[in-house]
Amino acid sequence: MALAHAIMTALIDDDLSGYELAKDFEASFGFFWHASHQQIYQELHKLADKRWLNKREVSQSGKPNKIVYGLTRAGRKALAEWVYGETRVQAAKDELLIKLYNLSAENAGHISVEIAERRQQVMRMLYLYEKIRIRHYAEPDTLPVRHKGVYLALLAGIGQGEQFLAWCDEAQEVVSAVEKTGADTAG
Amino acid sequence: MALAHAIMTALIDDDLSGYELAKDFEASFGFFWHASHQQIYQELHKLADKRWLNKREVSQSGKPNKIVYGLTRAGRKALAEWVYGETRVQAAKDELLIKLYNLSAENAGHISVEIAERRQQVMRMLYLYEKIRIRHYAEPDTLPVRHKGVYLALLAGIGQGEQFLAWCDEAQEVVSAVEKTGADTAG
DNA sequence: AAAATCATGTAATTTGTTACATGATTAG
DNA sequence: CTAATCATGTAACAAATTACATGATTTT
Repeated sequence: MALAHAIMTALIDDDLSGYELAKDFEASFGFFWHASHQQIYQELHKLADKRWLNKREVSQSGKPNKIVYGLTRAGRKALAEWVYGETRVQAAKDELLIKLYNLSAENAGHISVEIAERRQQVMRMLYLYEKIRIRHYAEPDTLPVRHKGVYLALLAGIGQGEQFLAWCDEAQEVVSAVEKTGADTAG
Repeated sequence: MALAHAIMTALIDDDLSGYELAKDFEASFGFFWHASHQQIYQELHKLADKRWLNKREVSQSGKPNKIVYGLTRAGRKALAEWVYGETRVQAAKDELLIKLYNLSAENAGHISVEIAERRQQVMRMLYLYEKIRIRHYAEPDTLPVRHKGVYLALLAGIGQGEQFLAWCDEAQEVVSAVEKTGADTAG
């Protein structure tokens, strides 16, 4: 998909190295996009070839040098135009839900554990997002226009996460019940 | 990812052709998995080679023959074991949220239209899921074990959809406000 | 007459993942 | 001394998308 544009978007406010981008990606759009560092490095090369990004090497003390990328004017223009093009959505692929389709008295215990694990993962993510929200978006009305958009994306992540937690609780009840009755009937 | 296991899961209760599978996929796990017909046909060939699926040709009147696939005993066993393996999640990739990161007074009008379109898409999906829920899952307590799992997956889809609608309304308010003030300030 | 639905496929290309590679520094 | 973090990359492979191909039937 449009990894190129996701990368450029991450570079609107700050110039970043590939390594920094790879981490930022997880932290800031992790819940609706993921990209590995290998992918990011390759995309950065392509974008630099296209002159949508420029690069400069930055020496650091006690750390290896890094190559920092920034948007060029052409890059900003391309990004601004991209907003008007068609929007693609790739649905998440979640094996846990496929597993639920295979629920049985035998595997209910295992599935219950998996739901609990996922609940925790989502809790950790929510905790982070809430911290960001409180620190940077306490007064959304006063934000500059672009940051209002970022704020809305954050709200989408928080809403999704909270909804998922509620679902986990409901699922856990049903699966636990199966687990218990299964212990009686199964062998 | 585990498209193979998603396909096998879709074949637990009914034997289906590639064409039917491609449609069922969208209808039943559409919100957490997508696969094109090309992908499905190729995967079906692989699964038949592995002897996890068997195939038989079915003649139809007034329609081309179809090749119907069913789970073999080996296939069912492989699927049952797969449940205990590690679970992968691939986060959704949503360009609309990337676009929101690029919100400006200029593009607010366009983004508002896109949010409205998406809201409608989700509404249509929810309408379908609610219909399925009422028809087949009115009394979840009385369902056979496996169907309780399917029901939970359905609830996940409905919950996610409803949360998304609420988000759309909030987003629409913010974006509309930007649009209006933008008309004043922009030239 | 055109478009949509039914039905299955191949080929080329793009994307994404896994494995491998290097090398310095810092924390436990 | 081991693991983790910082930093960037290549190569091989797997997965997914796009484009192309065929052909009958049904609906508009």
